[in-house]
Amino acid sequence: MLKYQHIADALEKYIEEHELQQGDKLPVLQDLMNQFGVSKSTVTKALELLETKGVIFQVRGSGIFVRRHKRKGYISLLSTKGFKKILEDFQITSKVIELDIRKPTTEAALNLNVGLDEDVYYVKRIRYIHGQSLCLEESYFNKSVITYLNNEIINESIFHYITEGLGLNVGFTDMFLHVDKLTEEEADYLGLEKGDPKLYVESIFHLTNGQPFDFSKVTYNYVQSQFFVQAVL
Amino acid sequence: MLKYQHIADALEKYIEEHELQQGDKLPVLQDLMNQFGVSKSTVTKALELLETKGVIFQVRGSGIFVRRHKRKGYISLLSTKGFKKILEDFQITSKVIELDIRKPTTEAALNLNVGLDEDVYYVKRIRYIHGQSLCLEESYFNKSVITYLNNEIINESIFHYITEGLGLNVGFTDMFLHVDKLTEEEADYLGLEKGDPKLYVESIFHLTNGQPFDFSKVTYNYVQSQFFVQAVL
DNA sequence: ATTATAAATTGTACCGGTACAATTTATCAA
DNA sequence: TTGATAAATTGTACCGGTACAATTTATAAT
Repeated sequence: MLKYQHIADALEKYIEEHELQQGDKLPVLQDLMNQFGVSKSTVTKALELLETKGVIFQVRGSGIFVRRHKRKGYISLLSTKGFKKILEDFQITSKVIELDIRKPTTEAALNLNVGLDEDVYYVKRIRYIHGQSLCLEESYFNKSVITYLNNEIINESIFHYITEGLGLNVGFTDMFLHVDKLTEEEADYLGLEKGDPKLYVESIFHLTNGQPFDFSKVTYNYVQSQFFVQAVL
Repeated sequence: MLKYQHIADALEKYIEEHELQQGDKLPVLQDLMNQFGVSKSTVTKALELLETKGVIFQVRGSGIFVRRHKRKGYISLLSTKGFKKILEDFQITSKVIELDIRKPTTEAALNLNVGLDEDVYYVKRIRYIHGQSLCLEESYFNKSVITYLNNEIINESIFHYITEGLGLNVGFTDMFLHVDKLTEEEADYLGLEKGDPKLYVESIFHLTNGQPFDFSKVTYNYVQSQFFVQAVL
């Protein structure tokens, strides 16, 4: 058995058995080296594996933390090319339907890890690709992280604003996908029929330090929903 | 700019610009070290990145090869947990509807990289999860690789048979997903209504040396289609 | 020619090290 | 207490090396 594989397995097992939660700290690199009696690069390789699998995230100067979502029964995938970049490849335009500051829904509060009485930015918009309706999107931004938003910023690039304008570092994202039927309202927005297929995606975006800042729910037009997956068995 | 990042970018750019195809050989590690004037581990790191992104695959003792599918406009994802393993987590049963040796369709021949007159195994089956219909699956196996198949093997685990029984090494898999509406025939098999949503998945399974051996088309019941994606921006 | 065996090629695992960047903690000044 | 500054902590990039496993190529034997 490979050493790095063994270490990765052991750590994953440890996380499960001790029911560690998102953000819990694991032993530092040096400790892991001693504990397993291997060199730094071997531990690093094990950690890289776990990071790719989405089991942990590492913060330079701070430590190694558990990444663990609560939902069960989901097939685990990894997006290799940033969604941001993917969308940039196409010609995406968007129309903002709503933009205001409000209290989050319990669902949004839970996923953003904020209180129900805290202010968040709410954005509802339709996105178009080559003029065709691509999706209907609702986003909640943690106002204590994204301190200011306006229509212009949203129509440019929110992520560009977050990284360049606010100087924040975007890290990992958890996404939950499922296929379902369009409601009447969704169908209206997308110009389809009620009951037609949709791809529904919930995303939770985090900074590199693990802080969630954006919870979004997106309903995709099925005609546009094409994915390519590279599976590693 | 990080060295390994630069190398990865340069190689990816090279592949695109020179329109290299699936299976084309890249310079060996030693050459890349010299060419970029870096150590072995730096090149290795760049290659790991590209392998994770699905741009290349490496074969020990043989070389570094291009992995490049022809289809455009697909969003790229990576399955972190093997699909095999995922399915093992649930209680999956299956009923074989058809199993025979036949000539491949042009589509299957193309994806399996075999001639139209070569024999392939064709398997059609329904899979159930906890007794509920999960999906309708059609598979084509390259008979020159998978030399023998029968009902029993299929009902056990094909992948177990391939790795243990035949001693083959399963490598990477390309998968193409999209959302669509069920045809009447599919709806019948899955016990749903015509026009209901479906998740349609085409997969091409390869050995570690890049040889494709299984082309399969799967229509998933939308009620069961839940995915979790870890995005890295 | 065919087949077995040996040698060369080529990627992978792992070590131990240096330098450094980001974060956290300790320290000091106002 | 607050805020700035320095020091310690901790992960990341990169080097150069050894050993080895899988594959391919060369060589010898039949």
